[in-house]
Amino acid sequence: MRFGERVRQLRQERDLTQRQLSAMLDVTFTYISKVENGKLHHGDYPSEAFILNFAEVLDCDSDELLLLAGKVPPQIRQRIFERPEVFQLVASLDDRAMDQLIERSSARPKSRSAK
Amino acid sequence: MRFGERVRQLRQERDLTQRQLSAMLDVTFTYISKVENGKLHHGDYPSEAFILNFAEVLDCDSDELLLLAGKVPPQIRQRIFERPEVFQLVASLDDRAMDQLIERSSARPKSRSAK
DNA sequence: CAGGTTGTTGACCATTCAGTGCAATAATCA
DNA sequence: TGATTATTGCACTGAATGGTCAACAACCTG
Repeated sequence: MRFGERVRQLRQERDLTQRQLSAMLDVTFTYISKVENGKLHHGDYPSEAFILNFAEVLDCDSDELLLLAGKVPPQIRQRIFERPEVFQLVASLDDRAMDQLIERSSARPKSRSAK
Repeated sequence: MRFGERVRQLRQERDLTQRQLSAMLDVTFTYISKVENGKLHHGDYPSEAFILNFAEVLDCDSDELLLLAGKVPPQIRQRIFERPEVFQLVASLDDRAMDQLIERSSARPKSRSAK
C-alpha cells in the first residue's frame, strides 16, 4: 500500500471530501489531491509535520503513515541515539533472527513500563 | 564527545591542516572550521553526503560520525523499513532489556552472514 | 618583528523543500 | 443537465539547507 492510497482510504472511511479534510489540516485541497495521487513533483511525500498533524486530526496511527512515507518514527529515532549499539546489532540480524526476536518477546511480559 | 570535536581529532591524528583536508573533501577550509567548532548558523551539522565522504576519505567509522550528527545510519534506516515491527518492539524496550539483548547475542553466533 | 601558515567569523548566495494559487479539465452523481 | 468533487500542470513563494567569500586573528619561526 502506498502512502497516498492510505491517506485516501483514511479520508474516505471518515466520509470526508478533500476540501473538508484540507480545511481541517489547514492546507489547500489541491495539495491533498496531489498527496493522495503521489504527484508532489519535487519530493515524494509531505513533511513529517503534515503527517503528524494528519494522524492526530484523523485519529490514526502516525507510525504507519510515517513508515509509508519513508520517515523514521520519532520514538525509534530517539532510542537509536540513546542506544545505537542495540540498533546496529538488531539491524544486522537476518529475517529469521528477527522473527525469533518477535517470537520471544510476544511470549514474555512487556518492558518499558518500568523505568 | 561532540561531532565537531571528533572531526578535529580525526583530522589531527592524520596530521592534516584544515586546508589540506578541505581540498580532499572538495569544500572550503572555512567550512571545515565551522564544522569543527559547531558554528553552522542554521543547521547544526553538515549533510549526510559530507559525512559519508569524510569517513571514506579519512578511512574512519561513518556510523559513529552520523550518530554524533543526529543522523540515522543507512543500514539501520533501510532495515527499519523492511521490518518496522521489529524496530518498534526494540525501541519500546527499557535499558535493562536492551542490555540483555546485547548480552544474549554476544554469547551467540552472529546472524546476517546467511540470507 | 616580519611574514607565512593556520584557524575563525560574519555576511552572503544558490538550491531545494514544502506548500500555495490558479486555471483548465475530468469525473461523479443526483 | 448542472452542481459538486477531484486531477493536473505551471508558476510562484518563504523558509531551511549547504555551503562560499572576504576579512581578520592568532601562531609560529627565523
